[in-house]
Amino acid sequence: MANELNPAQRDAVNTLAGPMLVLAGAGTGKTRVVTFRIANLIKNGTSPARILGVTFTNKAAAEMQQRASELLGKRLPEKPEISTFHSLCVRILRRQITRLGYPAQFTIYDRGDQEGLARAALRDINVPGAVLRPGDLINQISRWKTASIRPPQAAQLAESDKDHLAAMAYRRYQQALKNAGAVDFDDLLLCTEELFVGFKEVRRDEAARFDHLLVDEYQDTNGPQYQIIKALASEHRNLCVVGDDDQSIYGWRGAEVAHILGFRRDWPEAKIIRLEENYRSSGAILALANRLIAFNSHRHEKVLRASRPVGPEPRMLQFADETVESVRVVADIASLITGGVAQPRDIAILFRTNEQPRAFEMELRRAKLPYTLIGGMSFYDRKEVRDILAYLKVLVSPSDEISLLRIIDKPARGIGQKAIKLLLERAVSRGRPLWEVLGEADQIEGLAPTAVTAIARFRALVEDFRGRLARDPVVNVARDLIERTNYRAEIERLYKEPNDQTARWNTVEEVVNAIGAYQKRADKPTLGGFLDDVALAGRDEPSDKETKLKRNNIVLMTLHSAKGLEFPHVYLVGMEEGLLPHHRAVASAGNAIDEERRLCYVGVTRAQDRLTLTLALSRLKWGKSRPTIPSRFLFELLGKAENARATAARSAAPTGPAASRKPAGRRAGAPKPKTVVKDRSRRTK
DNA sequence: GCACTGACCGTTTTT
DNA sequence: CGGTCAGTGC
Repeated sequence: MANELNPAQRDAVNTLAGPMLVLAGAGTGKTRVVTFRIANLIKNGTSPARILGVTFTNKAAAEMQQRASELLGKRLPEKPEISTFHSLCVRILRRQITRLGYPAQFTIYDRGDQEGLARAALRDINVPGAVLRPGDLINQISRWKTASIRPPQAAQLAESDKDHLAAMAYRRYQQALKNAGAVDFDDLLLCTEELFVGFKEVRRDEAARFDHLLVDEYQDTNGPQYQIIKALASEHRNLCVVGDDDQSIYGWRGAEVAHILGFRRDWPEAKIIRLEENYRSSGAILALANRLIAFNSHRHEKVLRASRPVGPEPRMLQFADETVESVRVVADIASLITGGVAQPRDIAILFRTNEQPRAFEMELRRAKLPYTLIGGMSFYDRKEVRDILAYLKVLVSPSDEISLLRIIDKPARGIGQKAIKLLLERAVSRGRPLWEVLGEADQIEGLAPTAVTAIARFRALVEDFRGRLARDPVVNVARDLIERTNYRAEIERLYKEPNDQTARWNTVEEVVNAIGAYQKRADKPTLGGFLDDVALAGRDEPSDKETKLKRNNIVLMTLHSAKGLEFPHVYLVGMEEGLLPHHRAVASAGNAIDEERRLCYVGVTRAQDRLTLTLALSRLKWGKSRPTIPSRFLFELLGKAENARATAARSAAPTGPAASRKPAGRRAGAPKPKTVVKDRSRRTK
């Protein structure tokens, strides 16, 4: 990237007051603008503590924080507050949530915890024929919450039986959350919005803490986030939002492109600055990207200009099936690396769905190439980690019923299913928290004396360790707790393989290490603080966050995770109808395809030097091989709208006999682009 | 309390 | 095909 700021960038950096929208296309130096602007504000006399920067991911926040302090040197006594929406909201809620009837010590429930709640909420109301699965319910509730909809309104809006059922379950789910003194991820935002709406003084106080608000990736704001931004900035009006409507890919999570498209309506005096000079990609890649995104109709018109020379022609490769696809892509990568053209870290394989990387992982392992798979099963999704965290959560908050149920008989301690059932029945019938019912175990009819003692012992254990929290460092408490519960024996009992055992136990130690690291870095470490960090950290590994980024590995990730990153060599794989665009988007009405197109655009614009798009002519699904249809986006990238439309028409009726009978890749009327290289290997059955 | 078995079912993306 | 879950038999 050029050393100097270009005129548009300079304008954005130097406009210090009032609302401003920076429309920053892909690769136009957006992060640079934001950090230079923060530095400039401070140089011009704004106290760092009066600046709030908001991002969507922890990674973006960390990067912004680091770049800003590099610019300013290390001499600042204070830092600007740069955090994700969710951590910002946690901080506000810790101060204010008691007004909404939650304890200040509320727990944050993640997806796994939500499953338990959803299951309970659906118990006895799920009628056969209108089945709602826990996962569906969680998604539906999330959709409601990201649109600021609470149960009463959800019930009003419901049209189908399924919606009514979901609305009813939503009410129960929310009640259970409140009883447990917990909030889920969407509540973090929605409760903050509700506080701002319901309590003027809260809004005033929180807004008064800052004079400048900067928001990154504004195109991805959902309803509550949008309201929170407005609430925080309406007084000082020093709001700088940065984003690119062409990269809005979180519609399914409630993000509204309308927010960025209508910025002028909300802030009439807003200054709008366009960054259109792309420093990242070669001209050839950019030409493809510009052609593709032009197929979307509702957007801020802008055309990226390449500041780099044209570069190698992007390739489109088709292969017989997904195995050949992975073999060939990996072979290509191997030749890049052995040829000294690229290092592993210069290369990314991008895909639409999480089932796709499997084949590539296998090939990369076979080729002995180092790789990192981003996403997938997170460290914090592992069973042992969830167990340990559940113990810690119960220490902090005994009302956390989901965690309590998770650990009450783990490791086995003589409290069986029958005992749990009786306890739960009493809790429900008397409307009392489960934890308190544990203290009345001796009064429960039908409960075996052995179970009564076991429950008493379990209760004493938790009480004992909760007491220790006040006296001892968090990490010591955790370590002793793991020892006292004999969790290691549980692992050895559960897993027979010595390798398994060590791996699992290492994971447990990793949790303890994470607590240790937290204790070192936090000013005033508490167990609750650690649990907040964990909940907000999302999918990051705890200890080796740094090393992971520095590791010289090929990166595999979804298109969604790839936003904001760049690589010299990008392989965008699985360019097929049904995958990209995903069949769910094809089937749904409205503008779902536009979002898929933006997703493709994000993928293409990650590439700096060389872009390779691949597809498989047949793909294994549920053990059966099925022919595929090339993605319409391949044609659009080349500016062949006619063929794109033909493809779209075909894939709109993919179940039709004509569509499934035709062998893929040989159809008349869909001439192959020049760049397509045919794969010569035989199709496997 | 636990290991094993067979039926079922199906997949977007994630802070 | 592979993961999950309820049911069965020790």
